[in-house]
Amino acid sequence: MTTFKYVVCNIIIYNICDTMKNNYLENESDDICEVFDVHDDAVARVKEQMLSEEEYSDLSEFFKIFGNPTRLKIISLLSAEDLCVCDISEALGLNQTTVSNQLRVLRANNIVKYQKEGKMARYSLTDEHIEMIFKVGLEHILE
Amino acid sequence: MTTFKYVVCNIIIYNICDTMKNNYLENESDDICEVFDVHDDAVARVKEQMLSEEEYSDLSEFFKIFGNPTRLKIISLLSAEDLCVCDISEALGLNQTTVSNQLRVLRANNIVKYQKEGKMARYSLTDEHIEMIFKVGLEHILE
DNA sequence: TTGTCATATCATGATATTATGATATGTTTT
DNA sequence: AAAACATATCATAATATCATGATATGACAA
Repeated sequence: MTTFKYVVCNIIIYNICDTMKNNYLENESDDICEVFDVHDDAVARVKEQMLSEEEYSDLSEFFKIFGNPTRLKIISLLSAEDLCVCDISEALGLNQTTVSNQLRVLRANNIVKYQKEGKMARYSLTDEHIEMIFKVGLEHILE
Repeated sequence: MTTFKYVVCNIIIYNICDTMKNNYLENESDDICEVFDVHDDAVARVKEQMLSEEEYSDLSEFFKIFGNPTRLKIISLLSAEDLCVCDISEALGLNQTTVSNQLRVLRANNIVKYQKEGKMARYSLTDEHIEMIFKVGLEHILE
């Protein structure tokens, strides 16, 4: 299982590094912005590689989820092990409604999944991207 | 330069994979939540590896930045090449105030840095974490 | 030193998000 | 079927965020 995680992680990384490599453009333009004459070449180049409006919107919706301490706590709990709603409320000292609502948000954004086991719901993270983003963010703020 | 990016990227990855490996805990508990008797063992285990309140708060502030399409667009432009404020407004079709305000937010959160060149300000991303998080998020939503 | 330009800051109304109380749903136990 | 329990949904008041107009700052050119 640990090995599996490793492999998945490395596949993701490979893709990222590759994209980073391909995207790298050497460029130096020294002209100055003027009212009807911005750095046209740079602007054109840079616009070309932009995503669609919808992709930016989806992506921001996705990241918005990480922008709340409660959800981040839930994510970090679930990165250690799968838990049910009442365990999460207990661990965080938050009432069940709050946790359940945030889990709904996390579910709607494909960040956690759950498995019903009788009256219980066992929640877990959907994939490695989630833990990954969490860790990279943590590395950044700890610098 | 490309090689440098590759190396930095791989160092980051190594750390992440390592943490992921160490954090992985094999655990199966099949008891059921009851009013005064949650999965105490799981709750205890999971609480132990939590971050501090401040870390969650900082981390969520950091991620909040990615949760807005305009800022995401700016980040994606700057991941291609360094740009000045007016180029960014031009490329995004947004007024200068909006871009400048968002750049202030990005600066305050250590996501972009800038270099004054006369009356111009040339903005760039602070480090590889930023591009990395962007890419992993994109991979996730494109799945 | 006056004008122009690039950028920054401030204030604000519109909109979105938060945690939570009240309540509903659905499952197990008796 | 009634009670107990785990979870989900709804409504809401408090708070935060967004884009932008108005305005300030600071650099360069005439």
